[in-house]
This record gives sequence, structure tokens and C-alpha cells, in this order.
Amino acid sequence: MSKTTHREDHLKALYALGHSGAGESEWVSTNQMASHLGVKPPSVTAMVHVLTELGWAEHRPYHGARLTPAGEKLALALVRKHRLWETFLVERLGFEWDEVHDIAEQLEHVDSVALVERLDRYLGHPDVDPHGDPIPKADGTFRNMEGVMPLSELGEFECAVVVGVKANDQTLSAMRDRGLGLGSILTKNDVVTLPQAWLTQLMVKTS
Amino acid sequence: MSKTTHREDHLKALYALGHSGAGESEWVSTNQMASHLGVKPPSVTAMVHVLTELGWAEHRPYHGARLTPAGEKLALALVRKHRLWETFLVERLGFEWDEVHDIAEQLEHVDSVALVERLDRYLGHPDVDPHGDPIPKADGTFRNMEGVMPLSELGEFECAVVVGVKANDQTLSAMRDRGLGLGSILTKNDVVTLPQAWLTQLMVKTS
DNA sequence: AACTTTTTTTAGTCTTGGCTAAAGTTGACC
DNA sequence: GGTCAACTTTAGCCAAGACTAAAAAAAGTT
Repeated sequence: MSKTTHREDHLKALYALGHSGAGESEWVSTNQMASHLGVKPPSVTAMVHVLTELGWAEHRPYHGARLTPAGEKLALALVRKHRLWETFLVERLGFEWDEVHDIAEQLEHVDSVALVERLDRYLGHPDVDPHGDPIPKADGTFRNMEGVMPLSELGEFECAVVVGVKANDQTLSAMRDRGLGLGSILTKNDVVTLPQAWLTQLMVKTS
Repeated sequence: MSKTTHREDHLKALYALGHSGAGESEWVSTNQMASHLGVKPPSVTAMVHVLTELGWAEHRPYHGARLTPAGEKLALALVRKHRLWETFLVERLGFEWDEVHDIAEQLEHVDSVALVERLDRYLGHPDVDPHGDPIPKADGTFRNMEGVMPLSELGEFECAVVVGVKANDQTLSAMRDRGLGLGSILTKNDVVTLPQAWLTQLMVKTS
């Protein structure tokens, strides 16, 4: 990995772990980052120092690290690239949802602003990736996610279209076997026939 | 760059410099590789030792290095990836011919056999990239290149279609200004109206 | 054939990021 | 409030790949 790629991986970890709840960028512990990245804690400490030098993170010794606004902006650009590539892999190359993460992980480190913007245009400026996660815009803001909810929250007489799925490989293929996929249309009636566990995993959007 | 990426870059240099003529894999000097890769000779010597350890190259001290059959196979896979990505960038994302090299250079190091094969299928199994260079097949052989030649060798009463261009940025845009591009149809008549220098840069195929 | 020039390799150093082991903090539990 | 466990940081080392400077080999010249 290049110097840049390493830094980007730590930025992304900081973003991912610091936004798991609903709120703003939270303090993330060294241990969390280490296990998330598959390295030992001292390596994380060293890299956090580098990110601090660059003005992308702040570090309170023995408490944790968190992104600065500048770091957050960079992390969002990475998330954007990752999700655009996942969308490309699934929608254009025909990969399944569960096969694309590792490849997108590599593609997201390709450095070219023009490439990202052309890819975005080529894909029709998608709002969400194939897992239903929102794709940040070039300026770091998210697009309109109104009306998107887990299937479990669907009202009595509403119908909705599946816009994302958050599940592991096994569940995904079970869903495919039932004919469920992006674009499937569901009503409250369909809901009672599906496994309960799926109700929170299927992200749907009412029109 | 990852360990793998470094090795791949040296393999590619060995391939590119060892096949500039017509014949088989030739001995390449340390100096040649160093200037091609933008690195000092001692760094090349060290990496050549590594490639030798891996069975991908052989090294005759003070004479040079060349690829083994195993190394050649790997180099061809890289050339394949590079040229497929260039084709994607130009044909699907709308980049110009001269903008894609650096991006493809990064994309070619993405490691996924499935990705390459799906990309190949998505692009319709192209025979040549946007520069007219042939794209190796998955097994390392080249597809049929019969009838492909520089425009300068076109016969008196033949007509041909442009399948590739080998020129710098300036020339490329000058060609575009004249309406010349991939797929343009030319006859011997057209030839006399074009700048002499272009005759060897435009690769055409007779049907 | 000896000498000089050019090229290549070897030797030794620097940087980056990883690791283990040891030392330092924090915080929880009596 | 003291002790202990868990977590974090520091210290010191290793690997990979780049570099410079110096030694070694090849090739060209007289």
C-alpha cells in the first residue's frame, strides 16, 4: 500500500467508527481502530500522530481520536468513491451485492477527481449504493433520503420499492431465491409472508 | 505502493522494454529499466533479484535481465488489464485517448480475476484498446490482428477503418479537429490530404 | 596489453509502517 | 483511597524499497 492508501484507510476507519451512532464525529479508541483495520494498537497510535500532523484528526492521549472537519471531508470523498464503485460493479458488471466490497476497497484508492465525477454521471448520479447506503455528493452532503426506511416501518396501506439491503451473503442469496432484489415492490401484505429478520434489513422507499 | 504493485511495475517495464523490437523477450539493461521507471539503477538491481527469487525473471550480472515464461505470463495479464481499463475509460466514461494512461496505470493493479473477466465481457471482448494496441486474451495470446497496419502502408485502391492512434496529446486533438477518430473510414485519396507524420501514427484495418 | 570511461553492483543509510515488550494511564472495585 | 485490570503509549527492532557513494566489471582507446 502506498503512504496515501494507509492514511486513507485510517481516515475511513475513524469515520466509520465515529459515526456508528446517530450523532456527530465521536471519539474512537485506539483498540477499536486497530481491530477494525486488522493491525496492532501501537501502529494505530503512530498513524494517528501522522493524521494529527496533517490536520485531519485530533488526538487526546489515552482517550481516543476523532476527525477534524478537514478529515471528515476527505473521509466522505472516500465513502463516495467506494459506494460509486460498488454501484458500478453491481449495476453494470453484474456482480452480486455481497461480492463487491473487497474490490471497491481497492478501487476507492484510485486517485482521479475526473474519474469519480465521470463515473457518477455514467451511473446517473445514484443516491444510494446497492446496500442502500447513501452516496455523498461531491461537496460531502447527502442527497434526499426522505421516504427511505426499513421495511418494518412501512404503513398499513403503503407500497414501497426496495432500494437497499443490509445483510450477509447467506441472507442475500436467500432473498434472491425468493425473487427479492433492488426494485422489488412490496406492500404490507407481502410483509407478513417474509421472515421477521428481513424486515429491518430491507430498506424501502415510498413514492 | 504495495509490495505487489512494485513487483508488477518492474515486470511491466521488463516486458515493455524487452519487446520493443519484433523478436522474443530480450535482455534489458538495468539503466534502461531505471530510467523507464523513474528510479535509480541500484533500486532496479535489488528488485531484479527479488523477481529472480520468484522465478519471474533471470539475471545475468552486468548484462541485464529478462522475463521467464512465468514472468511473461504475469506481464501479459497486466497489459491486458491496463488496456481493458483504457478501453472502458474512453468508450464508456467518455475520456479522451490521451487522458487515460495514468488512471489505467492505477486501475491495472486492482487484484480480482473476476473483475477483469466481467469488464472484458462488458466491453464486448475488444481486440484492441483506444490506442490501437492489441489486448491479450486471458490465456496470454493475442487476437487476430490481420489486416491491421499503419495508414502509410495502405494499398492504392483499398479503404480502411481507423482502429487506433499512437500520438501525443497535441496531435490527438489536431486529429479530432479534422474529424478523425476511431471508426473513421479512409482511402488512399484521403491520405494525400493528411500531414505526412500522421500516416504512421494512424493504425487502420482493411475489411 | 594497459588505461580510461561507462555501466552495474555492493555497501550502508533513510523513511514508512508494521511488530513485541515494557512502561505509563485510566478507571473500576473493593 | 488503594489495588488491579484493561487499555494506550513509548521504546526498540524488522522489512521493503528508495537513495548516495564507493567498488567492481565491461567495453572502448590508444
